Amino acid sequence: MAYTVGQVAKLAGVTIRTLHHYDEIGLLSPSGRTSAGYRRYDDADLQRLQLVLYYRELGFPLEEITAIIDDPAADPAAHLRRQHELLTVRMKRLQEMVTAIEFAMEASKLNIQLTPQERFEVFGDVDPEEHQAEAEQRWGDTDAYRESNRRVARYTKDDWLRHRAENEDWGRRIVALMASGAPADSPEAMDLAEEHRQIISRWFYECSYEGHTGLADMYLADERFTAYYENIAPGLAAYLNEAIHANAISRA
Amino acid sequence: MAYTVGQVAKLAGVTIRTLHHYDEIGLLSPSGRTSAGYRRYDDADLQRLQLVLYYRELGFPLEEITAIIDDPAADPAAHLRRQHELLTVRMKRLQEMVTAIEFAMEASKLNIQLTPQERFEVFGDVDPEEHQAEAEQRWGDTDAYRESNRRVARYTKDDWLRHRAENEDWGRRIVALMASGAPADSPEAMDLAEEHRQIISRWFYECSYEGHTGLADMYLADERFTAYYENIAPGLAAYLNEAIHANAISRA
DNA sequence: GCTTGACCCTCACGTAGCGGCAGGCGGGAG
DNA sequence: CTCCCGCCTGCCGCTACGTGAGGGTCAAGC
Repeated sequence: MAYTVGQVAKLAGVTIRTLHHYDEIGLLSPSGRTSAGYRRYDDADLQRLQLVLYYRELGFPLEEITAIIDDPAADPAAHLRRQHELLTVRMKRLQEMVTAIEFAMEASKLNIQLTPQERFEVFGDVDPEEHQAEAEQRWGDTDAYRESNRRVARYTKDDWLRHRAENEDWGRRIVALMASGAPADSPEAMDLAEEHRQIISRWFYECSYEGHTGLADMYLADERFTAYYENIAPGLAAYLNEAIHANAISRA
Repeated sequence: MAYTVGQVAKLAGVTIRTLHHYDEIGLLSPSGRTSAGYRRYDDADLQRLQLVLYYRELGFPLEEITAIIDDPAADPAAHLRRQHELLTVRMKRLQEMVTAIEFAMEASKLNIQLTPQERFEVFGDVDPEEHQAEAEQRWGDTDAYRESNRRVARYTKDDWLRHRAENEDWGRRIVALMASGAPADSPEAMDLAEEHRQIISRWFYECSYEGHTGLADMYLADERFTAYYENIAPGLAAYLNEAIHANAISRA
């Protein structure tokens, strides 16, 4: 079977210009031409094109692809292994970036302003292993995440204002309670912890008691979130953490 | 504090040329110049640079970064969501390619020749959901995979020849047994299934009984592997599948 | 046989995000 | 005063094509 450029382009999902380019640089020259100078591609050309596109998708520069394909002594298994490694590295990098973005999104819900430094830390010397563990511990429940993002995407400015008002009201009440000297495991504190859980459930994602305690622990473990609550009132981060745990235990 | 281009370049880990370029396109112009025309960057410039690099790392084109940073009304959350989606898509794509490569690696162990079509299928209209489920069912045990790859990477040509000889010997014996009319759940068939499991364990990765039955099912479910065994002897794929299951049950 | 429209050809310049030079000035140390 | 390092402004080069311009070709319909 013989194909014209246009046919090949459609088959392979590339533009004609791309095929011209590959011909120009000698990466993929059609096996023949018609008398009028039209390019004619045969099945072998198609196979080669598929290989080319495969390597291209893996991020190889075209020149290198030429070398790989044209080298008859090349070990295909070695290429596969190499590709696999490359992909793994890229996946890891992407995963880190996704984590960074999710962190930024979560932080923005609490109106925490990330400093450029913080935004930037994903590029720093952060140990990927540690980062991974941290991420899993923090946003392990990806379903909740997606759910949250779905909801948030539909919020209007008004919704945000109402959420903020609600949040601030809750904040004033828990600060007052803490100031009154009521212990963190008092019924009143637990009620406010429960309210906190329901605010999250209503606005972001279905928050279980277990997930709630995980969140509470993060408020203490991560200084950014600690700072957020400590900024409202000193001692609030620990107070809230304890109240959430007490609430989770008593309702379980 | 004021910094020269060179200092900023070292601090931020970019080249001087990059800073010149950002100045040229108006993405990041230093807040001042010395009388001699030297660029002078201050702390605010550094902050802006970090933001720029952050968005750049996330894959935004420079022009868009300019718009994002310079537009005070822009919704950063919307950008984050968008970028999160983009990254997710890219991750999915990479994951599919990893799966395809792992498939190719597994196939090459059995000396199955993949056609370019098959190599190419990752670009096709394969339903990602289905693909994902298939991949999980197939190579769920990633540890086994890594282990296998580690070992295989050290094999010499001699190792491969010995493995092949061993494999072919086993093949001849199971074909003979099947031809003799012995049922697939006979002790002899189960012994050969067990031997099959041990060959895998010895050469590739620690193969549990459970993993072995999973593999056996794949031999029937995936036509490429089915074809491999059917090519040795008609009916062998089903016969081996049954023998492996019988063996797993009896040894459990 | 002729037109029409879809297809093909070859230049050839434009794009992003810089890399890397040339040719020339500035600035602090010895 | 010299030396060398750092800075400056062009400006051309690179990859992997996109996007025309200007013109030939092919199959179908009239």
